[in-house]
Amino acid sequence: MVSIRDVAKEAGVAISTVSKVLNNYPNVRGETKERVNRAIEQLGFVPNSIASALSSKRSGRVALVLDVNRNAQAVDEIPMQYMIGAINRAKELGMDIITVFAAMLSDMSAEEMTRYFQSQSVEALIVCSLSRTEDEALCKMVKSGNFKTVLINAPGVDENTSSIHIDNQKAQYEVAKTFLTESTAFCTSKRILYIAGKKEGYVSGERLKGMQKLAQEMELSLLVRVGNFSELEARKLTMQYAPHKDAIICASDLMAIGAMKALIDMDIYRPVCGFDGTNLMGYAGKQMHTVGQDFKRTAACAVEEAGRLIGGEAGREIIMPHKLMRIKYLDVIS
Amino acid sequence: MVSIRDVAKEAGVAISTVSKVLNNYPNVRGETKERVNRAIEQLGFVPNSIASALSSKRSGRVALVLDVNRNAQAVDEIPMQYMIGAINRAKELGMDIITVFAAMLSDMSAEEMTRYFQSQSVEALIVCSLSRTEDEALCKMVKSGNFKTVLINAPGVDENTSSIHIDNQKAQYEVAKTFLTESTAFCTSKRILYIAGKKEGYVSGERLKGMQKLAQEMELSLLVRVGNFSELEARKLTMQYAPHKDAIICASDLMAIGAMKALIDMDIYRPVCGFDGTNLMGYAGKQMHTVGQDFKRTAACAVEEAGRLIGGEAGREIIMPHKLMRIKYLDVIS
DNA sequence: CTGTTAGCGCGTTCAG
DNA sequence: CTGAACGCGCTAACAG
Repeated sequence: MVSIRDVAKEAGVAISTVSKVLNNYPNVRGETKERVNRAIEQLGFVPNSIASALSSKRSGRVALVLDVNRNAQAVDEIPMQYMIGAINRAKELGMDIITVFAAMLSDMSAEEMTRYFQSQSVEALIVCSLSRTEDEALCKMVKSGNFKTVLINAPGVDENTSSIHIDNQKAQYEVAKTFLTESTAFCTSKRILYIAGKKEGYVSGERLKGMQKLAQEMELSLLVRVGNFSELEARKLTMQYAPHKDAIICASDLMAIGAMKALIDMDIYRPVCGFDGTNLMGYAGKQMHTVGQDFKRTAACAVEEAGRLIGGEAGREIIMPHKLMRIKYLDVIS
Repeated sequence: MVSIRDVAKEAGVAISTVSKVLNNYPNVRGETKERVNRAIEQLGFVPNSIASALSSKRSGRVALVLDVNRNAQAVDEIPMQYMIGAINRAKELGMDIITVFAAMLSDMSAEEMTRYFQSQSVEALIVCSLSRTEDEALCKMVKSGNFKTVLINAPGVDENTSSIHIDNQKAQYEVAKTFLTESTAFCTSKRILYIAGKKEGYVSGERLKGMQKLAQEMELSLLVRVGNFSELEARKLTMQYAPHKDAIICASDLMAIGAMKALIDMDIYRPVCGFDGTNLMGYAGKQMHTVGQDFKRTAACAVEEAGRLIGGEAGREIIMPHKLMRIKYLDVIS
């Protein structure tokens, strides 16, 4: 293994000089830098990230905390998108990502988690869809401020915590409005079944607000039920209520699929509206409206933001864009 | 941050003694060990894995190389399962996993990859579905023996390379046989469309062999076409050939879904058989036969195997079990 | 602008 | 069975 020492010898300079070149320090003469870089090139030297981390006490390591398979019986498309987006961006930025599943953390106290992440030299966390009620310990650890944190789809900005999400309220409002306007069923009446996410979730609450706002504006008769982002629960709720409703609007694609399945089973037709824009929607078999989110891009932003926080900047809120979509089979129509 | 030094002081012993306790060395008196462990407990000490890796030159770090979104338009369920299985097992074993997407490696030469992994202190690789033709550089690096490697779904055992897979030939043979026997269509005739995976893939080849063996035994008329594990290609092939066939057998679930979609579009019925046992099959809308694989377990085994290789043992071949399934909607029937 | 000197936190000798 | 001493590859003061 070729080390910084070899490079120094090859270039005929001191080790520290090489280090400076490596880390883009200002005080190195152009010619010397040239020489060092040539040596690096020739020897094919790549700095050992572990040694670098140990010495500088900056590992550039962030833990991506994902919630897999808790709410979704089906497919973990969204976590996968987050991962891809985060890992790719991290590589570009020379950062290091470790993936952690929330399930592995669920039996730890806040202190144990802290120690675990410290032992892994983690400097920042990216937490996807933190639930205030379900992940108490994790929540507590984030609040403790021991780690810089980027929350995806959860609120809570402070000095070392940023929050990234779309404008859920607006998105739900817009997609439902477009959906209802374009759905022929709307001509006849206005009885809507809204299948919300979780009872006390932040995202769920925002989406519900958007829906309620629209209901008021359009004078809809709105029945709200909680589906816990579960396909199965949405299916049951649809079975129970859909026959007396004109349209079904769900707070997630997965629930929309559940609703659609129920309708097919009952052999009745009602337009269905989802939320997320997952590929899975292409498998529902009918056209559906939904909100498109770019999860990869969100995760990439989260990584950048983690870097910013590690760099000492203060937490902030970042709103990602969303778009309205109509999906049928595997094809995105708009 | 509480370090090994603090523990030593607290326990009133030397640092090296604590280290020995930590690493389960033999030569420590029981009572001393007790005392050290108590101190560790009290201080909530967790060893710094980075420092440990740097010093011992054993990072216990393995890179999980996944192929995402290359063959699948749809959903990356299988890579996700691999990840979950690998990460969970790695945590249990105190190993460290970094996830790498093959796409990020595709523009590197074998030497660049080697240096990249070395810079990350990676000791072993777990490569999922390596393709001899598509990943030349990766393939070369594996053969170079610079890293211990576990190949999932690819052949190539040697001193520092193990291979893990199911018996693809047998599995394809069995599932097709059961499928044909149970499908009513079989009563009338024997014209089969087999949509294979890749033209030169190891796994694809094995499955094809299984199918051909069965075709001979059952005197089937077998038309083989290559679908490249693509839903879309399978859809097109089905459109083209299915009208004159009695049943369709695919080398993957995703292709089976594509086939099923085509049949629905054409409004004709033909029984379809898949391979993999993904949850996505539950969204196909019809009952299908398939081969069930436990991807999580496979990945967990791969991690253990990587540990074994790092420990200096020789590479070997591991055959994982498979099972035959019938899937309908979200429910596994058998 | 460059070289020298300490460590980072731990594992590994090897003499006690 | 113990503990001092050394080094992993690199960064970070400080001298020069």
